[in-house]
Amino acid sequence: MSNPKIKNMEELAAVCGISRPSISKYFNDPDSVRQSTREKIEEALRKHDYRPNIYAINQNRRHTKDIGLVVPNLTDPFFAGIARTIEQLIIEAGYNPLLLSSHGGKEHEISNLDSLRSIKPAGVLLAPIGRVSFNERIAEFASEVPTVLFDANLEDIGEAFFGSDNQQSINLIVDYLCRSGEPPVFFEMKTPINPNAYKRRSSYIAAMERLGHEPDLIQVDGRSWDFEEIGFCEGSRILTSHQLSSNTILCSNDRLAIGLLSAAFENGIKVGLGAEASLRIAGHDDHPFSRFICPSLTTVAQDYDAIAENSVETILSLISSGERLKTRKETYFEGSLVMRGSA
Amino acid sequence: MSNPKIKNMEELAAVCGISRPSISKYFNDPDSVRQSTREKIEEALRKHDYRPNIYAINQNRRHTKDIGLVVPNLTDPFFAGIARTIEQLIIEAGYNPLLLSSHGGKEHEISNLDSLRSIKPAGVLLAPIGRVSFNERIAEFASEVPTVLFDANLEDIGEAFFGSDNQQSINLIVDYLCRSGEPPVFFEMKTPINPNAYKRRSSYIAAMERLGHEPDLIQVDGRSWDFEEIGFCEGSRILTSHQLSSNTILCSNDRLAIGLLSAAFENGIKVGLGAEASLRIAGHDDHPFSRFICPSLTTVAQDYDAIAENSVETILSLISSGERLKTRKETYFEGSLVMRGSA
DNA sequence: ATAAATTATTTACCCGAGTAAATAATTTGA
DNA sequence: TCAAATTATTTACTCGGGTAAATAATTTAT
Repeated sequence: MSNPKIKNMEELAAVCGISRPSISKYFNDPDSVRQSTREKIEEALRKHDYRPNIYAINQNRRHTKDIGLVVPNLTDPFFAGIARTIEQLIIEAGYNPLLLSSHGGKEHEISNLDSLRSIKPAGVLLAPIGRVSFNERIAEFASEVPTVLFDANLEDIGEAFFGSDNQQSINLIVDYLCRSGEPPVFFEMKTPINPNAYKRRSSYIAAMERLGHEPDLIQVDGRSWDFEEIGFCEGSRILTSHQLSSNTILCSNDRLAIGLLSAAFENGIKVGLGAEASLRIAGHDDHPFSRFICPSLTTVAQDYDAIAENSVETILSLISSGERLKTRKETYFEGSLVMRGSA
Repeated sequence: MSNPKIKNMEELAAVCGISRPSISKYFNDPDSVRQSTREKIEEALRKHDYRPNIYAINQNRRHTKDIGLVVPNLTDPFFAGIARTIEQLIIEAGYNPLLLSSHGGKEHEISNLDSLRSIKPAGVLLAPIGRVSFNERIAEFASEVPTVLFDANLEDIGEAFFGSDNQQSINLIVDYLCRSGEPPVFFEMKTPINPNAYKRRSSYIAAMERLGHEPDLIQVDGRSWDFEEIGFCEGSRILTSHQLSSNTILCSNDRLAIGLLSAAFENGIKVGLGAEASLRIAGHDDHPFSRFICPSLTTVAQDYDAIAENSVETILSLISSGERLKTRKETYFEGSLVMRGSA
């Protein structure tokens, strides 16, 4: 296809017999040139295989066609899944997603934003690590680049936030657990990384009190992102200590629940609904693997299609309008109960 | 920190009282300028918060400081994990990783390479999707950009390949299963996406024959990347059909095994080693979640630290030498047996 | 202390595009 | 059909840097 190699617009223009700026226009919008010149260009393109130099293109643009997508941890299938959905939506909209994982570290999150800043993205979708983030620096970034937060909210940062209504979802599962058996104790980390965890904790307490039960928090140590590991180790400890005030455990998230289920199995404790089972375990999130755990995990699903779609929609409209929102928009989507075998 | 905003090297040079090219040199290597000028620059930098424009920087470079990292599917925790390790190594080497997932699609893989090409990366680490890839186009890419393959090999493409020795690892687990109980049947997909799966199949057959047993392949349909789902659905079918020739099943990969374990559980079939168990299930890969499945999955671990380290080392040396390897290097790392509860 | 060798800085030119203003071509209206 | 209005193309300049060659400053050797 490419006889003499063409390396820039100048040369392509020479081949076509038209001027370079016309070629430039063509690449920015093929419909903006006359049909006849368009044909000349496409003819030349067919036999010469040339593509514009991205760096030269972006050098002078105020911002590029790139949209940054920053997630706390790609190793977590939940974020891998939502990132994938969002990437797809961004591509469909004609933009180029740049996926960055903060690997669970706040410094990494900041350095991701730094890299993004120098890339001059049209906008950024950010799922912040949470409480330990350097909020001032994130706010600074968001004031320079149109930014939409999702999953975890940071007060007053970014143009909008889309996430789950933890209060509603925790209510849902606490209600279910209470009416189908003993009221649950709450299994969580003492100092969680994610702000959603704090909302879930307080929602659990409120829900229990509303139903006239005594809340019971089981708070375990651990500050890493290895939730299954933490759930397993700490779960083993509490399951063998025989001090549980209930036969039902609600976990702050599915990954902890997966670890806990594993611990129960190892310790010969039968989990589930039936008469032969002595323990019920429920989670939160509907993690991609929850359905394949044994027994399959009863949990509450986050509406992460809605979160993805709305986040992308919002950043796209911010980009195309070129304006910022007058008032910050916070949207919390409802979760839905997923009843399976474990509770 | 930044009184009058500085927007380019020209202005920074003016502030420092030195010429622009010296600043340019400084940014490419702070040690390449005299200590005194370095101090002037850093002093100015301290109060002016300027960073060079990436696009202008890269416009003229033959290649950038970016290293592309293309994996088949980030939703698979195995690839998410190895990607994370590789990213870290790339950063430590002073390069910038660009993570791209092919989302399981060959077209996407090609379009990822196309984007990468226009970014002029210093090199690329590619875990190809496998058999259905458009090999000619990948070969073309690899002839333009230094490329190292990992995980899945494509004949004669790229400068080097690092992956697992499927024959050794399958031998290992078949040996173990045979000497600790009945010889295994092999559970796999009829037309796998990944070339490793084909090697595992033939290695299984060879291993069984070597030990004097009749190989038995259970090949199920399914062409998606939802291996757990496939393992579960098809597993349910074969488990309830009561036509298994052995009480031991070796799965082509852990994700299938996870689905299969789930199917066994749902059907009330007890899996494990003990006398009360009627089925043994083993996998391959040592997937991050395998240890938390119930029962925990006996499997063979890929040495993916070695794969990651060697891949990165090789691409870095290719980059710094500026040369290509005279002979393509293929390295297969040995797997190690991970004995857990399921077999 | 001075010339030679070395190292650092500057001058001058280049890269591959975007874009405003000027010009040319086409279409529209009477 | 011809001038006016509209649309497309070209001219000319910009952007923010890299880099080779020329020059200047240091260091080293005598």
